[in-house]
Amino acid sequence: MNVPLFQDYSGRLSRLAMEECVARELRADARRNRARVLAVAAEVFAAEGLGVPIHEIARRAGVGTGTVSRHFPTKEALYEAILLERMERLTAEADAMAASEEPGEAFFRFFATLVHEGATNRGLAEALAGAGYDLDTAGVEAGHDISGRLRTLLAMAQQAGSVRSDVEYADVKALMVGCQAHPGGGTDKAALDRIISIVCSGLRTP
Amino acid sequence: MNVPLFQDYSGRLSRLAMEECVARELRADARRNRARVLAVAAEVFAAEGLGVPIHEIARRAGVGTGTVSRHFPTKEALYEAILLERMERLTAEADAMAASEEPGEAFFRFFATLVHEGATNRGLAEALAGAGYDLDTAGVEAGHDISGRLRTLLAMAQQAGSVRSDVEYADVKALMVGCQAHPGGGTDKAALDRIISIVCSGLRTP
DNA sequence: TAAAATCCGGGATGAACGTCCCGCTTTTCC
DNA sequence: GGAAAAGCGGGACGTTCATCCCGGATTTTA
Repeated sequence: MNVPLFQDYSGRLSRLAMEECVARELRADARRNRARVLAVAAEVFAAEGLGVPIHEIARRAGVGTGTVSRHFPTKEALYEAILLERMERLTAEADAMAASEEPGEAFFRFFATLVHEGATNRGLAEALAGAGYDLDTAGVEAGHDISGRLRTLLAMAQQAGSVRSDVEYADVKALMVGCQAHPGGGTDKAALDRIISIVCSGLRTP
Repeated sequence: MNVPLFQDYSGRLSRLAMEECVARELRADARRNRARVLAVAAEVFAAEGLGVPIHEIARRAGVGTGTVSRHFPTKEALYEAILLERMERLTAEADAMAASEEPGEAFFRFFATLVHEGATNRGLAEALAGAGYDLDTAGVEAGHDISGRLRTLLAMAQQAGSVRSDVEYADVKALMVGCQAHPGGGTDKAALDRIISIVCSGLRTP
């Protein structure tokens, strides 16, 4: 699993969901360790990207590498477990926006939310940008379909005439990655908002 | 590291330039091999990205790995040698555009050129995306300062009122990376042009 | 053409990681 | 309280690479 990080995603998340159910029956110390690993990994991946070795995560969590790989048989599985929680929150936000706002506004706001999310989370940005991980399939099985929400919001915004009708989902995704690639994205909020405004104004119907 | 030949550490590309000068005095077979490696590497990196192992490049070039690492002591050095040629061409194009077109048009055209370049060259796109290589410092010593040309064109376009005055160079670079990240960038030219038009319209003064 | 300079091939080396395994410890359950 | 079950630590192993090295081949030189 060295070079092609997160390449094959078919059916992975459903397995994860299964693992989540079984987690209830873990021994007390195991449950504690699992939670600690998850927390540390989320923090480390967000701050330093997916390149951080498992050994390092284990070290910072104060456990052995075996403990990590027992709970998460693969580095990929570990990151999926982290993403799952995050995606759940984001899809919920998308649904709230879709229900309560004008379609165009909902789309632009969700877009901005996703950009901010990735800009302050290096691991997520890498996952989204990476030639491996695919937002489009991840989380679908678990019911947290960010890609689907974004597609829906885009279609609604186009229907309402707020977004250029020739824009496609892939365009939006690429632009999202670009915004997240902004240097100092996590620290320079003004720059991030500026680039978002540039892109959104480009997406708007003239 | 091959110490005796590449001792000048004043800058990566000046070291390269030195190597280029010395290349004239190489033995005939060495010169031939060097050229073949360079050509194969350019092709392979463009098609498959920078992740391709040196061994693989040596194999496809029909030489041993030692031959590659003797001519290019580092993988980075190899890719710099490739970039150098490409950057030379791009800066020339930039200068031509700057001289013959209206500032706004020159900027947008050069931007589009860079995006197309990266979209059809996976290695270049990866390099630009910041996976270990920095457009902003690369080539400056050798006189092929793409970053500088882009900055200049941006400033001129803003001066002429064609581009939003609050846009910064970093924004442009990030947007460029995003456009290049478009799936099927190399194959779907229509999609590429569409995303470029979106971004450019966002950059334009309202 | 033969010695000398130069270069070649590709195996050796070493570092970085992900994953697996097993002897020992902690928890659980009766 | 004690035995069985579950989990732990961290070293071992297998891979993947970039880079180095050296015996031998090739080119240059005189």
